[in-house]
Amino acid sequence: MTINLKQLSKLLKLSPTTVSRALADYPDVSAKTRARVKQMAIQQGYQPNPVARRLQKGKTETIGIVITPEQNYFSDTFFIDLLSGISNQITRAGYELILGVASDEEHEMQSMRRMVEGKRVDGMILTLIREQDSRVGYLLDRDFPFVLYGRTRETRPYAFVDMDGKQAFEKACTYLAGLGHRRIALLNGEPGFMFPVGCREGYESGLFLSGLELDPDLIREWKHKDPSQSSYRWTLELFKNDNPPTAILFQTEAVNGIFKGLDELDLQPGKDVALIGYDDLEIARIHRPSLSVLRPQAREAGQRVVNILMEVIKGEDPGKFQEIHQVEMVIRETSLPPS
Amino acid sequence: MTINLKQLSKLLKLSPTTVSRALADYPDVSAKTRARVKQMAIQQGYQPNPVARRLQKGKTETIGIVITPEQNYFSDTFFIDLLSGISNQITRAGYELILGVASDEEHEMQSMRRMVEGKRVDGMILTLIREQDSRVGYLLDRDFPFVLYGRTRETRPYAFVDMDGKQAFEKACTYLAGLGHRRIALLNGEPGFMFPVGCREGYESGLFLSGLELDPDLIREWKHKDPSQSSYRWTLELFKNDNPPTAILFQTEAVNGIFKGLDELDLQPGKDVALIGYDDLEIARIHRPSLSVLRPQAREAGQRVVNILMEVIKGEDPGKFQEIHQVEMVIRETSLPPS
DNA sequence: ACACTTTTCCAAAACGTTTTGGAAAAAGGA
DNA sequence: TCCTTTTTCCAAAACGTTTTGGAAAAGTGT
Repeated sequence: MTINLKQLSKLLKLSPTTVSRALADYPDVSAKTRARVKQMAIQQGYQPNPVARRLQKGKTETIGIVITPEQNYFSDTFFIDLLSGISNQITRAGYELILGVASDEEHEMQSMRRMVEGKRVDGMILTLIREQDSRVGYLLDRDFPFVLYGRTRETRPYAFVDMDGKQAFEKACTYLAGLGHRRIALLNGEPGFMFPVGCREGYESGLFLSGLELDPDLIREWKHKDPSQSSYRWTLELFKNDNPPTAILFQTEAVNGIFKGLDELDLQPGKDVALIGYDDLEIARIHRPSLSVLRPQAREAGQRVVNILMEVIKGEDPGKFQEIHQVEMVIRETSLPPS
Repeated sequence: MTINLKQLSKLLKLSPTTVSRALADYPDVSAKTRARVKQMAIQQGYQPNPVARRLQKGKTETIGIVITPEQNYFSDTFFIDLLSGISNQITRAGYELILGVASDEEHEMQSMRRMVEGKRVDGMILTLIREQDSRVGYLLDRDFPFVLYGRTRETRPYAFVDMDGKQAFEKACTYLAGLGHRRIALLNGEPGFMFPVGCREGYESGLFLSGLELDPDLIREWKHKDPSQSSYRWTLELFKNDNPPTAILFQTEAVNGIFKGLDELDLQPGKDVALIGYDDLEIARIHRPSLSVLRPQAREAGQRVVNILMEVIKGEDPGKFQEIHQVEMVIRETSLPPS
C-alpha cells in the first residue's frame, strides 16, 4: 500500500531513474517499458511521496491563505464559493491549500509571515483587502508570488482578480433611477477596506449619469464586526430624514439590519422602499419579497486567482494579470418603481 | 534571507550536525556553543526547511480537513469558531492544516483519499458526521490516525470530541416544562446525520422527566441544503395542529424560517411561542427579542480535537480519547412562561 | 602519569524523489 | 561489415534536514 520508488523499480527489474521517467512520460523510455511501469504502478498502488518530490524540486507545491473570522467572513456564502473555486483549482494542479485562521490584522500578518519566511508555501492568496494593506507591501518587498482577490492602493504592479463593483453599482443605480427613483441611498461597507470604494464610485457615477444630485445624508457605512446591528441603526437614521430615500443600495451581508429597521418603521421592503443588494446570499432568495441582487461569480473568480498565481510562481510578470470581472444583476421582487 | 543549515554551519565553523543539535537543545552540545549557534541563527534569519525535515522525519507535519459548503457549513459562526480553534492549535504544534472543499459526499471521500493515500497528511479531522459514515470505516480499515468532531455508529473504538446535545436538549426541555410549557415542539436537523440523534434523545428524555407525553406531530426535521426554507414550511404546518405548541426547540441555523413562519401566523417569538436554539449565532444576539440559546464551546472543542489527534498520531490508543463536552444554556428573552 | 568517565563534537547515512551526464544497445546507412 | 546515429537505460548526485555511531578532547580520581 505504501510502496516506494525503489521497491517498485526492484519489482520491475529497472532502475529508479527509468521508473521515475516512465511515469513522468519522458521520451527516453520505450513505449513498451513505459506501459509496463505504469501498469505495475497502478497494480501496486504506487504514489510518489510528495514530500520527497518537493524537496528535490525545491517547491512546496503549496498555496497559503489566511482568513479572519471576526470580520464576518463566513456568514457570507460568497466567500465559501470563492474558497471552493480556489480549492478545486489548486487540487487540480496537484498543489495543496494551507489555511490560517487569524483573529485580527496582527495575527493575520503573523500567520502569513510564518508561511512565507518558514518556506511553507510557494505563493499566497489575499482576500478582504484594505486600502492600505501592509501584506501587499510585505510580499512585494521580498518578491514573493501572490495574487489579490480585490485591489489596493499600491503603485508597484501586482496581480489581482477583482469584481467590478463600480460598474455593478452604477448599473443598479441607473436601473433604479430609470424606474423613477430620485432619492437613492447607499449603505456601504466599512471604510478602510477597498471594496466599498468601487461601490461608492459606481453609486456616484450612476447618480451622475441619471442626472441626480448626490446627497451625503443618504450615504452610510456598516461595520464588519456586526453588519446587522450597524445597518439597523443606519436604516432608522436614514428615514429620520425630511426627504427620505425611496431606494437603498447595499451589500447583502447587511440586509438583516435593513429589514429589521424597515419593519420597525412599518415600511415594506420592495413596496415602500426598493432594495438591491450586492451578493446573492441565501437570504436574498428565500426572503419574501425576494431580494434583487448584484451577483458576482465567486467560484469562477477563485479559479482565476489560482491559475494566475500558478503563472506568477512560474516567473511570469504579475503586472500582466489584472482582471476585473463583470457582475450580473438579478432583478427579483424588491426593485419596483417608487409608489 | 534563505540561508540553509550547511551555510550556517560553515559560518560558525561547526558541523551541520552540531548546529542542528544545538538548535534542537540536545544535551550533547555545550552551553557556550549552543548560545553561539542560536544567536547566529537568529541573526541570519535561519529557518530550517520544513520539507527537508519532513522527509527525514518521515512525517508530513500536516493535518487534513474536508468541508462541504453545500451543507450550509459556513453560515454557521459555530463552524468557523471550531475551525479557528483547530487552526490555532495546529499552528502551535508546528503543523499545517490543509483544506479540501468538496461539493458532495462523493467528492468529500475523494478529497480525503487523496490526502491519505497520497501521503499528504499525518492525520484527519472529520466533521458533520453521518450515522453511517463511510469515512470512518475507511480510516479505521487502514489504521490511519483521525479524530471526529461528533460521533457515529461504529463498534470499533475511535477518538472523538462531541458536544453533549442530549444533555443540552434535556436541560432546555425541562427548563421550558418548568416554566409551565406543556406542548414543546422539536425542529431537528436532517436525518442521516448524527447530531440530531442526541438532540432528539435529550428532548425525549426531557419530556419524560417532566412527565409530558411525546407527540410525534410536534417533531419535524429541516434540510441541510436550505434550513430556512424547510423550517419555514414546518413552522406553518406545526401550527395547523389543533393543539399547537407553546415552545419550540431547534438548531439556531434554522431560525430564520421559524421567525418568518411565526411572523406570517402573527405569533410573536418569545411572547406567544417560547424559543430556544442550539448554537449562539449572531442572529440570536441581535434579534429583538434576543434568542435564548444552548451554547457549545466550539473553539475549545477544536483545540481538544487537535491535541487528541496529536496523541493518536504518536501511537496512543484512539479508544482512550472520547470526550463529551457540556453545553451551556443562555437564557435571553425568548424563554418566558406560556401566556 | 595513568586509566576511566564524561563532555563535546562530527562524518556518514538516511529519508524518497528528480535530474544530470553518460554508457550500452539497437538501428540505420554505406 | 563497420561506422554513425538514435534509442533506451542507468549510476550518481542533489535537494536540506535529522539520526546514528563513534572519536577526540576534557575532566576525574588515584
